[in-house]
Amino acid sequence: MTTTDSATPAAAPATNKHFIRQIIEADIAAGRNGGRVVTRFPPEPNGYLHIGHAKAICIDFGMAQEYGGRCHLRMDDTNPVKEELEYINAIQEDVRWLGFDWGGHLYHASDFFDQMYAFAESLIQRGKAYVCAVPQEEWKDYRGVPTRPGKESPWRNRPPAESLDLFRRMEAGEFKEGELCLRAKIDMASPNIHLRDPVIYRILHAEHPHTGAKWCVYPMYDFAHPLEDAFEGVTHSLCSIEFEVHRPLYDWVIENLEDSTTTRPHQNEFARLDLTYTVMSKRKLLELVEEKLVSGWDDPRMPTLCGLRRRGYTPAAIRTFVEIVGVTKFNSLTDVALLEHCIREDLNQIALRRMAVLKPLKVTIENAENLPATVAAQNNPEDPAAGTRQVPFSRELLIESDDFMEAPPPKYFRLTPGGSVRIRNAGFLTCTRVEKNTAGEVRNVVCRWSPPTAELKVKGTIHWVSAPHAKPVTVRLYDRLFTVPEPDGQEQDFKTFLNPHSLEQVTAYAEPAVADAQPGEKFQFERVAYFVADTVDSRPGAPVFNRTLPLRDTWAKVEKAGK
RNA sequence: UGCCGGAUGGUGUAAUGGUAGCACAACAGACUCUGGAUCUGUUUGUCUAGGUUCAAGUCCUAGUCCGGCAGCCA
Repeated sequence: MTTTDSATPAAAPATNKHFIRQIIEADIAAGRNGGRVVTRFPPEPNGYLHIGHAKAICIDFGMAQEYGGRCHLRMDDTNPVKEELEYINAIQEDVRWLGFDWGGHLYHASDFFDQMYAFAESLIQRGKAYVCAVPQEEWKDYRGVPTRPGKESPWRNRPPAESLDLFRRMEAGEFKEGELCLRAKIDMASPNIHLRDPVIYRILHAEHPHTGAKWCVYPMYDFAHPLEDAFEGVTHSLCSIEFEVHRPLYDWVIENLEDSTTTRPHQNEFARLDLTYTVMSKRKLLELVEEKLVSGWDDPRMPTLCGLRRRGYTPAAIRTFVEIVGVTKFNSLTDVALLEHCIREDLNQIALRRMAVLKPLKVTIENAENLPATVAAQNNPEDPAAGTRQVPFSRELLIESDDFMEAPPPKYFRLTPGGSVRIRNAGFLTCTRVEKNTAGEVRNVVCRWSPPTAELKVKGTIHWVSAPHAKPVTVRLYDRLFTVPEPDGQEQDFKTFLNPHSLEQVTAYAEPAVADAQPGEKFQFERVAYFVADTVDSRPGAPVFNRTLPLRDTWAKVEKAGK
C-alpha cells in the first residue's frame, strides 16, 4: 500500500440511476427484507483481482453504501483444488486499497459448510436430492444437450434413507472422487440445463486452505452460493450475466430453504467490464505471468489491481471510471482511453510537478554573470496549497533533445538557432550558436540567458535541469501491453499481439528534489508524463519511476499529421 | 435449430409515450510560463419491417444480428 493513495471510503458520486439502483429502490419502497440492503463481493481466491473485478467491487460495495446497507467480502472457497491462501490475502489488500471496507463482515463459503451439509441431508430426507452413481463419462449422455432433454439417472428414485446413508458414507470418506455425487432432483427435461438434476455435492479428497482436512465432500457453486447469501442475510446478490441462466436454480435452493426467518436474497445480473488493448481472463493473465511475458501479477502493464496500483493509478480514478462506464446488461467493450482520461484527471489535481529530462541535450549559457543560484517553482499549479520549491540553476543546463531543432518545421515553438524560448520558471534562452561533433550532431547549444522580467515574445516554454545538479534516475516507460484493441477473439493467439515496446527503460536526469521521492509517490514530470516511484525497486535516495501515462501531446499529433 | 439475455454516434451510456442528452475519442478554435490544464465549437446515433398513437428509442407483431448456457469450475 502506498502513502499517497488516501483510501477514501466512498464510491464515486452517482451519475445515473441504472437498473440495479432502480431495483434496489423499488425493493426498499416495497419494504422487501425490511428495507435492508445487504450485498456481497464473492471472489474465488484462485487469482488476483483485476479492473473487471473493480467494477463488481464498486457496484457491490457502492450500492450498499448508497442505500445505507453493508457489503460482505466473501471468499467463495468451495473448490479446494484451485484455491490458495496467497490469493485470500491479496484480495483483501486490493479491496481495501480501492477504498472499501467490509467492517467485521469477512466470510468464507467454508464458514457455512456445516449448515450446507445439514441442508443437503434435509433435501435428501424430503426426497429432493439423491446420491447418484452414474460415472462422469456417462453423465454427458444422461444430461442431454440444450436442444434435447436429458434422461433420468437410474438412481433418481433411490429411497431417501439409502441416499442418506450413502451421503453420510461419502462424507466419511468411504468413496473415491467421482464415484458418487449428490444431485438435486429437479427436472431432467428442463430446457435449462442447470435444472437437469444438477450436482450439488462432490467428493474431493483435498486439503482446504481454510477448513484443512475436515471435509472430503464439497458443495458446488450453484448450491453453496444462494445458501451463503441467505445465511449472511444478503438481500441483493449482484453478479455478472453469465449467471443469468443459473438464477432458476438459485431460486430453487432458496425456496427449499425451510427457515422462513432468513432473508430472501435475489440475484441480479449485470455485464462484465471489458477493455480495449488488454485481456481480462484469469487464465490469460496467468499465462502471461507463468510464461514470464510480464514480471508478475503486479507488473505495471497488467490490468490487475496490484498492477494498476504499481503503475500509479489511484483508487479514486478507478472508482470514477467504473461509475462513468455505467451498469447495464449489454456486453460492451470500453475504450481504454476512458480509463486513461480518468487517471489523467485525478493525477492532474494531485501529482506534484517536477522537472526531468529523458533525452538530454547540453545547453551552455554564455552570459553567466548574473545567473540566479536557484529559481522558485510551483509544486502544483492546480493546487496552490502544494507550495513551491527552489530548483538549482546554473550556466550548464540539460534540455530535452526534442526541444531543439536546427531546421524546425512550421509551428515549432521551441528552441531554434537564433530563436528564443521560455525555460520553465527561469526566464529565457536565446540560441546564439551550436557546437557539433564530427558526425555533425548537435552536442552543445550555446545560449544567451534573459531573466523572467525580459518579457520576450515567445510561443513556447521548455523544461530543463541544471546539469551539475541533475540526478540520474531510472525511468520505465510503459505502454499498452497489446498492439490491437481486441487481442482476444482474434484468429491468432492473443500473445502474438503483445506490444514489443510496452516497456522501455532509460536513465533520466532530474532536478534534485526527485531523489527524495517516496515509494508510491506520484509526480508529473512537466511536459513529459505522470510517474510514480516504484514500490518494489526504489531504494532510499534512488527511486525508480514507472510512467503511469504520458501527458496529452498536441504537438506530437500535429507533427504526425504533417508527415 | 432448445432456453435465457441483449441491440441508441467510433466507444461507453441517458431519455421510463412528449425537443435523442452526457462523457470519452476525433476535428477546429480561444487561452496559457507545461503544445499540460481550462474554455468554445463541429462531425457522427435509436438493428430492420409493419402496426398502435396527436406523438414511439420507449408500446404491439414479425424478423435480423450479437452474447451466454451442454464442469462432479466459479
